Amino acid sequence: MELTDKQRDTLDFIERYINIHTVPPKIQEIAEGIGIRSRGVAHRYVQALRDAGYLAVDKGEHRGIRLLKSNPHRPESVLPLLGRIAAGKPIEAIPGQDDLDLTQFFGQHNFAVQVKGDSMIDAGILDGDTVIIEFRETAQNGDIVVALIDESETTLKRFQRSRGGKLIKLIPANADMEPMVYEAERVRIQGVLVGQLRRY
Amino acid sequence: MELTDKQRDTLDFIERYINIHTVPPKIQEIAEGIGIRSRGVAHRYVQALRDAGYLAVDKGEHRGIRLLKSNPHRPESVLPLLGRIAAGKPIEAIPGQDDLDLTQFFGQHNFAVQVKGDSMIDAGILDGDTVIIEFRETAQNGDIVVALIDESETTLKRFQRSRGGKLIKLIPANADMEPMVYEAERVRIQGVLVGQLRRY
DNA sequence: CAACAGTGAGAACATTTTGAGAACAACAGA
DNA sequence: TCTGTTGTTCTCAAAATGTTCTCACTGTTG
Repeated sequence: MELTDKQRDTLDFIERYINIHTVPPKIQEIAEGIGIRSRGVAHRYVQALRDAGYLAVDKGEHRGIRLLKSNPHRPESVLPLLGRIAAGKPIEAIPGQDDLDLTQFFGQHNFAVQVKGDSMIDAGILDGDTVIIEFRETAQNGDIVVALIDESETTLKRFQRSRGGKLIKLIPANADMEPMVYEAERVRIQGVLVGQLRRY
Repeated sequence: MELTDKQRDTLDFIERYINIHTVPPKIQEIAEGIGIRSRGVAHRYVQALRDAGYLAVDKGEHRGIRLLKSNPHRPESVLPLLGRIAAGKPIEAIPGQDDLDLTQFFGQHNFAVQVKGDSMIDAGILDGDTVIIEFRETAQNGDIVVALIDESETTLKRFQRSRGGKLIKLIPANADMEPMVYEAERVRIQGVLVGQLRRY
């Protein structure tokens, strides 16, 4: 059986919703998503898609829709990477790198933290930026880390070990601030900076 | 069994709480964390998560919750946003903002460009950073734009209109560089900066 | 014109999901 | 031990959601 226009809209919306939220939408959300007000009508389209074999529906259950046939393509986490831009030059194509893939930011062990303050300003990390941190207990010299000091204070600084590992220096990237030095026991690494982003 | 919305909220909260505090939350804290007043209800969600295999509960014990597996419903384009980090303070939770959603970066009209050079260094845009640009022909004063000059040179600068729109000033964010002024006809806006990211 | 497919609104009802709070048991610390 | 806190179980109720239904409007087709 062929799908009508609205049935196709409905299927498209459900696929998109699941791509974004990973959980299926509610009937009400489907109705809004395809631009109608009636839950009953949205439900009718879901029924039609079930009869046509695109969906399975757990009767009565909330969000009880499962996709049977799904488009495997997912361009959601890929941006076209046009090239390099420099002052006074046209955009220069980067050979062999057409897309920007951000999935590496979304690993199991990553989380995001919003930065407050200017202590890393010389490293290009401004107040309000969001940094992506990978959970790790250890760090290399020079890494920018989230460090927990005395189990009470958390800070984002560059990491430096000295005196054969006995001392840990946490270095801000701000000419107005001084590095802080602690005994290694007082500092616990919570994660290492792997990415940074900012919205305008 | 599939999780309900609130059960997922509860699991998210517990994960976040443990990430921040390193110990599991109390039932009362869970209730507050997911926005309800009843301990009994919070407990019901914990039970459901235990039955679904996400948690183990040491019966009767205080803070006796252990995470078994992590929330499967974490969308790929969403990162847990733990909170705000500042020098010398514990991570501070941001109320009502639990996840970092990057889908806005992936709109139809957006593209990414890698930055070369230091002309925007005072705005925290470093050599090698990737910026997200929204295709647009027009810009507001103060926007950071990708501008095409004389149909031949492309540059990333702060945008400023003057002389009633006759002149366009492109201002670098670098104390060592001078603003450039052009007649409006020579400058074509290609897009406006909406995001920025960096990988380490 | 009549029949029909496609669409939309919304009422009515059943079921699921959610919330409050009482009551009691188990725990932790003074 | 005593006391306040925390975990657990329970009932009652409300809200949200899924489901079914009727009515109405539009355009197409014969």
